[in-house]
Amino acid sequence: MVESTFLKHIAYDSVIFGFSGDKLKILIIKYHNTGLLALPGGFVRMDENLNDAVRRGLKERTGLDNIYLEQFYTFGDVARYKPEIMQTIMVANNQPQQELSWLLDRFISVAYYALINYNEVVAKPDALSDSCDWYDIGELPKLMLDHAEIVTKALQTLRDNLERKLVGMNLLPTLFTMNDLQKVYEEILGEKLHRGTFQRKMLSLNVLQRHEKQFLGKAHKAPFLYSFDSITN
Amino acid sequence: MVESTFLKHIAYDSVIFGFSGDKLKILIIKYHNTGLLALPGGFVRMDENLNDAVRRGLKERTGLDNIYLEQFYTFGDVARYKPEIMQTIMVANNQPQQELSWLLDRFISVAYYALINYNEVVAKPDALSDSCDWYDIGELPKLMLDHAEIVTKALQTLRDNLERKLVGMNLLPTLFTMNDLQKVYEEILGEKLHRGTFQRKMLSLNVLQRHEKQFLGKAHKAPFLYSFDSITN
DNA sequence: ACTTATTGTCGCAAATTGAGACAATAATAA
DNA sequence: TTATTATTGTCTCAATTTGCGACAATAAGT
Repeated sequence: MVESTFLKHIAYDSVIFGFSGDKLKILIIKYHNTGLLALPGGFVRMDENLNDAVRRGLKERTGLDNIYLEQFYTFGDVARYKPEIMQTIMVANNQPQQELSWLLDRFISVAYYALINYNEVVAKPDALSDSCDWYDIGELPKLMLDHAEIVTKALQTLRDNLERKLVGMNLLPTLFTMNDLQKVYEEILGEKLHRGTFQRKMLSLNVLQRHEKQFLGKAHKAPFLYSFDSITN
Repeated sequence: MVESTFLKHIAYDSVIFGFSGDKLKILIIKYHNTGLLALPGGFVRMDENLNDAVRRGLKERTGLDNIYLEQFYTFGDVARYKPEIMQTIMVANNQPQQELSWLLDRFISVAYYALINYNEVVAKPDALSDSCDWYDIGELPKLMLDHAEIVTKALQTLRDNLERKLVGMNLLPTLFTMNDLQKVYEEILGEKLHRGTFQRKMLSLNVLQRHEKQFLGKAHKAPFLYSFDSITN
């Protein structure tokens, strides 16, 4: 039997959030010839930190290097163990099964969420999958295994951390308007916020740098642009 | 080679909080003949849910069944991998090494914290350790591996969750005074709170049931007793 | 009966939040 | 050139929450 270069029984899954067209989205991959949809994930090399493994995977999938990343839960139920699904994926990809039998074992998955600037990303599928696309958080297709549950918990954690960690701006480009920021908050919280109150609150935090107004091409007063000047994490 | 009944590479560690004598404490075990101090931990059986494995360990260590338990982080750095330490423990316990060689592999540890009622517990050491004792959170001895870091992160998470999850009462007996509760909050937050404000806040949450006063034997007005009537988790 | 320590609660000032209002202004239409 | 429109930045005022001291009530000790 060939020993794998990865830690047995341990995987990670990542919920990669982006924001575009006023909607919160996540990246979903589709495995070759199976129709199976899943969160981007991977395995940990024998000599690699867990967090580094996740960043490596993120880099491969998005091309980005310095991503806001947070570990939020480790899923370890026996019910996750569905070897026939892994079998299906391997067969559809003509993988040599005897060498990859460790993939059919039970796995525990450490789940992370990432916040990225949608515009900087061109999502790339991995070797086993033929697409890597954005889906609206409100219109997700049926996902493999317990991945729907993982997304729910990611969103829940993101919500809880929204004010506490000033996480919102990681979803926006360097320059953004107050209205852009408010829409991110509203999407994550799932509720409308009062404009005046929101602006006052954000400005009172002293983490926004105000820049000169930009020509916006809209028939109304042009908004200020802001950037975020604080520590990322 | 004998296959183990546990998942390779995966362990858990638990930070078990108790409250006594106005101090926040945690349980620490000591391995036979080595002087090594560590958090109570264990492994996950092949056919066992991760969470169940932790509850099983908690039951063995404290005798308690329905414990407030929360997973807070999974530690996966390569730097945790110190096989010589495991080797030391096994030698000191005369363990058959060839059968337990999987213990010398790299481990990723899922960390949990538990909140228990100190008075209900008589802590029991496990097979490899000869003591299981309470230590003040402020006066911890040197712990094995990265266990000090695990404790720090547990306390940090507990603090963050204190108001959000109404977690304080899990450290107290069924009946407690408002002052007892305040002292728990002060210990966890590490700061003094104003008595009137604290009382007003707690009462406004509508989760405390007020009971008849109890003879207290102190030379002053007797306080009410309260119990907590809400969902545990 | 008087003292002591602590309790339950109140009152008031300060701070924060919610919600509407209004002048300013960039583009467009007249 | 001038009016119109939509949206912005900011302000005000009321409602709510918080911080902090004060006061009467009271269980035990003197």
